[in-house]
Amino acid sequence: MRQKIFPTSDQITITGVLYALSDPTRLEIARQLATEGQKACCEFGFPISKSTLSHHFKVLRDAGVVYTRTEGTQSVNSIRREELEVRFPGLLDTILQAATAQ
Amino acid sequence: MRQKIFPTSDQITITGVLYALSDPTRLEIARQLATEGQKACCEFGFPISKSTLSHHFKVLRDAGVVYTRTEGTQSVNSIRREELEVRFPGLLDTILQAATAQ
DNA sequence: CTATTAGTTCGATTCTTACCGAACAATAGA
DNA sequence: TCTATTGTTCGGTAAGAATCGAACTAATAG
Repeated sequence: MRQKIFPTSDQITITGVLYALSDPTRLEIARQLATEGQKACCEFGFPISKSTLSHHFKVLRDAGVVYTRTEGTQSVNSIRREELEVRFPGLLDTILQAATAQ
Repeated sequence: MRQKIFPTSDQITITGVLYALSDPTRLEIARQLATEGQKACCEFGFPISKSTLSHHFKVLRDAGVVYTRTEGTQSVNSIRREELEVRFPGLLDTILQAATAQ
């Protein structure tokens, strides 16, 4: 497994974040991570294949929305709440609020 | 010219709005409309072809972000601020703020 | 009535994305 | 050491999106 690379705070772009969260599956991942805290990939229970789910997590990581650390045999994901808040104040909460309101 | 159809407030989806604004050109269109008020398509001065620009406006309209009305020979665009605010409170402003901060 | 202006629509091309199964890698446990 | 378990990566396919030029439409100006 190649080492994962995460963008630094200033490398996070608004268009990147919006794009990452414009997919229903990825938005739901972000929502669950934000409300339920950290979770392993396998705990989401989406009706899609492992490879597709892995792809979605990579998009979220590359956009700077999610951080993934390896813990034993599983990958624990968390949302980069503080960094996103500093970079784009209010953005994450407002989007997640909108996602919930829907 | 076929008649333009605009989504009603409840037809606007969060993923649709995020997707529409995840493109740099479209985000800039929204930003200019929000800060400078209504504008005709031709007044934006992007270095892209008419057909591409027309496409971007269609994406914004279909997502419910922009309203377009015909006035003489030109199309005047405005942002659907109030409706978006009711549907997804704070969303537009937060995104535009982030776009500007960048 | 003709020309101009402002956009839209069409057809085509190229790029990107979502998705899957199969093969691979890393860790943990028997 | 063998075997699950958990994800990643690869190769491929199918669908979608960005882009353009050309043809079209609608309104206005001359």
